[in-house]
Amino acid sequence: MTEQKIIDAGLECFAQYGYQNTSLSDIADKVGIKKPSLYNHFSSKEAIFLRVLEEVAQKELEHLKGFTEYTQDRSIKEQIHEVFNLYVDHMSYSTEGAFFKRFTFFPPEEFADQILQVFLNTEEQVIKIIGPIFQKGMDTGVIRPLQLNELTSTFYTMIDGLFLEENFYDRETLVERQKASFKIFWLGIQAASQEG
Amino acid sequence: MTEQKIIDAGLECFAQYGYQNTSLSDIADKVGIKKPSLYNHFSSKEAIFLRVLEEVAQKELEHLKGFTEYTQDRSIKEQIHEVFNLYVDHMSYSTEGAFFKRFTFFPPEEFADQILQVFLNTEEQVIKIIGPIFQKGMDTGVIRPLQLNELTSTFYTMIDGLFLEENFYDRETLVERQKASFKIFWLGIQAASQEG
DNA sequence: CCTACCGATCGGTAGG
DNA sequence: CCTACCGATCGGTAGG
Repeated sequence: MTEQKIIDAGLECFAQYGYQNTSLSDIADKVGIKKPSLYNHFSSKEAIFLRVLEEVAQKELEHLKGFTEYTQDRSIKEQIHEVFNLYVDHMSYSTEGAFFKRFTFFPPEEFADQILQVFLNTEEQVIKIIGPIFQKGMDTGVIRPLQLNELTSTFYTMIDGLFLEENFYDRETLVERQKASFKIFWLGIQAASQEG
Repeated sequence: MTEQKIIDAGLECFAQYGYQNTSLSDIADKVGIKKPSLYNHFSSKEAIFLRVLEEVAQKELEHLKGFTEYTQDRSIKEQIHEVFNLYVDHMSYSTEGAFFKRFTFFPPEEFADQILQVFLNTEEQVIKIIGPIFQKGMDTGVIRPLQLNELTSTFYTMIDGLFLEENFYDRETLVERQKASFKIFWLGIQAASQEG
């Protein structure tokens, strides 16, 4: 279906070039039609962008919900590490991640409200997944007593930092940084009695 | 001097709107001249951008060098905390920080090489400042034995994450996140014998 | 430093 | 879904 092709092409162009830097001709070329034909499916460039944003938001939430399946029957540390790695990898190496990164960090003014909402929904979803794991860790004495939002916000800040750095470093360096961050994060939150 | 006014106006516009989204008319308006008059001082839009980039890079390095003065005669933890706060605050609340953030994270293709170079120089400078402090911390047994680049890269990743998040949260929330990140970072790197 | 203007490209429309 | 075209805006130039 052409409409879906336009959304897919828009996602790739917007993720790679940004909003202003993507022309309707770019999208049309990728779909294999002429620019004016886009208007049979969408009323404006803004409308295309908003549909892409909508799809990305929905896909992200679904993708995140899938994380819970991976983290059964593992130690607290392994569960946290798994969510950490899954999320960083997804954000670093998928087109949706690139789109999400670009537009949550530098939203065009006219879409700022909708984009902020998507960001906050996503963070809420991540905290819904990771929060209970941290809480259980504290309850069982594996994690030192800290405020839950200290744990979740630091967790999130490290992820934000890592997928920013994806813009500069080669994959090997990134993997090293990812390992180092998680290592020090875990050393910081583990209960003193667990050291060894 | 008009040339300096153009550089200053360019800095503000590029930082706020990005490269493509800043027109030469925007810059000229801010300076108080007409667009063609810009060409008495610069040969192209690219030339203006590159001069702005050059200035920002130079200012950043000078600013970072000033950090060393703040960190005399303090404990290792206080020194690290001070550099952390100074750097995050500077990147979050200055125009140079906004410029630096935007263009190191999403460089226009035609400037990618120069921008990457500026980023790497800056990181090198930060590591030059913070590296010896970490090393001394390990040597004196205040910081647990870790690889130096594990310390510096995690330190840098947290800073990257925080000044990304500046785009979403109000100042109060940011200050809380900044505190939480440093707290857990320090817990992660301090020697076990220092716990209390 | 200005007015006047250029070719190119943009988002979008007319009309079929 | 196309060709042909619009008004606006862009970076940049001519000429004074």
